[in-house]
Amino acid sequence: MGRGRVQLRRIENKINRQVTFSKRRSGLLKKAHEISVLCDAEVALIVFSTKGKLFEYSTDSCMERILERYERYSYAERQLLANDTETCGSWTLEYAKLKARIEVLQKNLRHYNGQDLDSLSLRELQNLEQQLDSALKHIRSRKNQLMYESISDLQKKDKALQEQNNQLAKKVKEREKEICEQGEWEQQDPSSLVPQQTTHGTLDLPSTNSQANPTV
Amino acid sequence: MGRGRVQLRRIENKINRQVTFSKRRSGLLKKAHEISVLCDAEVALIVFSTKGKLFEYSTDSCMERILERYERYSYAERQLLANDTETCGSWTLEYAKLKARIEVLQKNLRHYNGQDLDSLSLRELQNLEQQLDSALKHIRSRKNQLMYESISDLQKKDKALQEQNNQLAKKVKEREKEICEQGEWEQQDPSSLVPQQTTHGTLDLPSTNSQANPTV
DNA sequence: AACTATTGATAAAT
DNA sequence: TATTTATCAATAGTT
Repeated sequence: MGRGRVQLRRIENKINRQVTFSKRRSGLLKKAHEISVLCDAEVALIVFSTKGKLFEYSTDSCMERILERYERYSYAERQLLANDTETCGSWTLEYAKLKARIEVLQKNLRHYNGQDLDSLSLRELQNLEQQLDSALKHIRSRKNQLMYESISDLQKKDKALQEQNNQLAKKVKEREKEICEQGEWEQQDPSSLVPQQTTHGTLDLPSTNSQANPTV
Repeated sequence: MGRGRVQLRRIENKINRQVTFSKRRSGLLKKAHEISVLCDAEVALIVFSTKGKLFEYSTDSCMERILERYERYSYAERQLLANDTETCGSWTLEYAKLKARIEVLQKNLRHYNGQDLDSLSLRELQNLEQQLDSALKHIRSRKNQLMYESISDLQKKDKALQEQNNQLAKKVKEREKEICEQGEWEQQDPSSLVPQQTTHGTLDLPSTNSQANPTV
């Protein structure tokens, strides 16, 4: 664009460089905004001039959120700390960075908690609302899943216990029968006069369900 | 660019949006690189597509350094700590503490975002749900407040403009009347034949609504 | 900052 | 997705 092609190399003339920077910078910011709106993308653009002046653009003016998303995305490169070779000087820098980070995180958390909302614009509030809404859906879905699993487990346990119960009942019946038959054989013997109960159906088994005295 | 002008609004057709995103993305990255080289600037560009895919550019492929510079630029002003008295050893401790703190905060944030829920118990999920629910109520309440305020402001503005409008209409009518009367006085004078319009009702005020070409 | 000739970017078609 | 083409947009050099 413009008159004549441009070599892709640093513009040596200082004035020209500054003018071109100003023009292209506004073009770049514009295009960043356009793709953000047209294509529903989330864009963060940071430009430092040679002199160190900062220019930035971010979708919905929410730079920190985007940078955090980026950090999460590329957490593989998370810097493992504590190179012993590092000097004290760089530590103060690191420390400041972390402090700043914590402030940002805490602010975000407060927002997620519905606090400190006065500083937010309508648009930011809407974004927050959508995020929380979606988060709530996830949470409720996970909760339901856990509850279903829990119910399913309990049902299995219940079934197993009933099975056990039946088997024990069966065994008891058999035992009863045996005792009855023995009693017929020894009917003439007075010493065998033992008090007897007729028992029908299931028995209370202390080990399973029965609770002799359901007090309290 | 391309055939026909483009409205600056989200492209609703999904295919078109994706194609445009792909094209504009490469254009944007290219321009970011160009300004970086031509003007000796430091550029960081992060783009997340609708689907959450990441694209990035950074001068000298050194994203972290630029983001750090950014963080410093926007936050480091206030925490110029530099306690020369403190030893290196205590720094490492402080550093580790802060790191741990950040991890906790980030984990919380992820939970508030509905992510990483697998590690939570049913009870924790329920707490989270209640918190988010309450937060959402606050947020919606604040949003409503803002919207009501906005509506109220607009209504006031509207009223003022109508008032203004009426007064102007009145003035115009008076002016018309004057001209009519003048016309009667000077009926014999041929030079007084001025084209006249009858104007009724409201007037378009350039300072309010009209926007000639809302193109990109 | 404003202008304009020219190249560059890209929307639509293929 | 890649290529082509017709248009509009950005901007380099100039004033």
